[in-house]
Amino acid sequence: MSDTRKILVTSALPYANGSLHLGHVLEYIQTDIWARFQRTRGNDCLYLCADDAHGTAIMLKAEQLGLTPQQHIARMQAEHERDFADFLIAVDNYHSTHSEENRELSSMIYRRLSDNGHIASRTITQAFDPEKQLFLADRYIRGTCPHCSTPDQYGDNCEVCGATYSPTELIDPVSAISGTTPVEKESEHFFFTLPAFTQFLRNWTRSGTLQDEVANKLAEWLEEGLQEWDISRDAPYFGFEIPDAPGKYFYVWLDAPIGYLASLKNYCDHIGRDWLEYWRKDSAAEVYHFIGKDIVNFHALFWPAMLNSAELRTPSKVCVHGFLTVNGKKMSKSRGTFINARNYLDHLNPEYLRYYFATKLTAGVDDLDLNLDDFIAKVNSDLVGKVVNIASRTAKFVSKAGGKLAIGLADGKLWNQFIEAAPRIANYYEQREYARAMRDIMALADAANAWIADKAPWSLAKQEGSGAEVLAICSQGVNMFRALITWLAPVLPNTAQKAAEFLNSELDWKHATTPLAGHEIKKFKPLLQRVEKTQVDAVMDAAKESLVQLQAEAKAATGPLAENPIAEQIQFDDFAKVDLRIALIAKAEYVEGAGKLLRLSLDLGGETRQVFAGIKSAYTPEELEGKHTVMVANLAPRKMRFGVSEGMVLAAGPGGKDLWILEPHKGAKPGMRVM
RNA sequence: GGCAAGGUAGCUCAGCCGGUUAGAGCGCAGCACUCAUAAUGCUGAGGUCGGGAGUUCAAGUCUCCCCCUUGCUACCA
Repeated sequence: MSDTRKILVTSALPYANGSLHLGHVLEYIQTDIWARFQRTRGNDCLYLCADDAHGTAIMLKAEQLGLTPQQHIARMQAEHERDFADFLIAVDNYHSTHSEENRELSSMIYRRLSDNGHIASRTITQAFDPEKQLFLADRYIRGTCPHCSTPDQYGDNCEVCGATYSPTELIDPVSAISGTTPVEKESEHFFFTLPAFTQFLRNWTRSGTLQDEVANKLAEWLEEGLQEWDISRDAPYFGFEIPDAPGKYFYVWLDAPIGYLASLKNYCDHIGRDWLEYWRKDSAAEVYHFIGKDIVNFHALFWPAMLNSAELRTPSKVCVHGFLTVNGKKMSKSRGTFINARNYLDHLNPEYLRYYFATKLTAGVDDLDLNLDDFIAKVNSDLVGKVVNIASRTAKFVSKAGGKLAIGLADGKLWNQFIEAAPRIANYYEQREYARAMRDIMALADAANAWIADKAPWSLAKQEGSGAEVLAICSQGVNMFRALITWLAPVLPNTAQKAAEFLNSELDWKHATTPLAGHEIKKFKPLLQRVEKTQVDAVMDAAKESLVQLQAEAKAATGPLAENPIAEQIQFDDFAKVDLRIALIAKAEYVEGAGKLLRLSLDLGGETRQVFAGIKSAYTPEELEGKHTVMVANLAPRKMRFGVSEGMVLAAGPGGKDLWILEPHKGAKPGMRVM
């Protein structure tokens, strides 16, 4: 075997603003399988992650929850770490970008960029929320699309017509945070001079560090010409203040990838190693980032350029995966297919999902679909019906024969298939072609089951003097199971552990195809249960419930109910005292001298009332005349400056232009009582 | 809009540089078996390979056009 490789792998840092969902989990499972594979091969493989804890969104979310950002991110990190552990993601360290190590490293790297002349500064104009005293990212500005006039679109592009524009082009822009109209304001920003690295990146992206399709994608950017990257944000911002620049903070995406180093440093400090072993320019260690295709630009342009400028090594590979869809559709909260990590864990064994993802993961960037019927079928038939079944159907005969495996093989030809498969499967894992590895393993499981059926040890067992043959067949059955479960161990760590106990032997790749001979095994106990449809249904129900909860929270946080809570409960009698009637607006007119009032003549079908209504800001008299509405008919008359008001009309809304009077459905006649 | 990836049996997917009757697993139907967590084995029915045009002796595989899905589009994290 070759020398032990020294490997560092990372998954993208989850944002500390929300719970993990199965899309996150896909990436961690992909990374974890790879890391575990490397370890079972005897390589020195570190797997690190951390929470990405900075940015405006976190600041706002904490405020909304009534917490400090520090409290908020601490909670999220605890939750994320629990999810990692429960999905059997074996990270060696889980840290945070809001850490001393990261502050130190971010400053260090920034100073190097600056010293090397790769930081520029200039003044830019940006939208500013005068109420919150906050510069607004495009995302936090909403308004009407200047192209297709669709209301309520983001500041950078329209979801309906797809047009892109700058927030200043929006019609009636408002701050999504406070609802006020943003103003433009100047501010000095720092930029990383990315164009200086164009040639470096052209080479780097084509040097085998990226999948071809990813490199193609990046070539577009390189063709169009790189732009300087804005890496500073103004206070208030939750992050690290830039050295020697009071009130200026590192943009979260600057210190996020440095979080990989921070997590490593934190780990190395604890075990007395030097993190630079991995990251100095001439390091012999291998570094792999596993990321989703949405953040390729940060990891394959900005990050290597930064590292290059900071005189650190660049990653060996950036491994990009596609997105997770559920039942063929993008995960969606409104469709109820947005499954949180915890929704799943509450009802299902994490190994099921690990296996399912493994059967579909390739080295490509294609999206991966979680089809729930397929999920149940695959887990039950492949894992329980095929692999575990091999042990389950043969172990009993071994136990009956004394519990010791035979010496020698019953069928060397079949065993050779296993021996030949081992390096192929290893190579598939190494190349992140897990789907191929799983197919190979399952084909061998099929071959094993067919062979056992052909040998029919249960029939043989009924014949006198066939004990040795039965034992030989079933011993090979157990050994085939051992090989298969060893190869599946990176995917199914718990089941592999249980299998090792049953086999009374540690599993390791090197010895997987050396049969255990004359070796005592334990009594077989079921290793893995079948998935029930009801469990999957429970997960989907939970996904829908959390959706409803989420909507309720969102509404409660900002909607009319929050501003104006429902009044104290009343009895029917109390309500009955209010006599509401349908009224025809016979006449509507401006009142001279009145700023807000309109004078309405309301026809109640036999009786006419004069009512002054404060709706001038929202309606013209012409809009109202001839329409029906609802009025309080038994309200005590009130003398006003312009006359007596004999009741009131019903309207909703905060006031000003936003005021809407009630109108009954067609058919209601003046004078009818409203109950 | 631009760009990228994808569209192959009911479902999920393989099909390398173009080459005989297009494959697997699951599901379905039938048979067998009863050692096994109703597991397993054998047999079979399912596809005009998104649509159209072209190149070629030969196209799922190459070229062009169109349709559909998903993703990205730098001061979104």
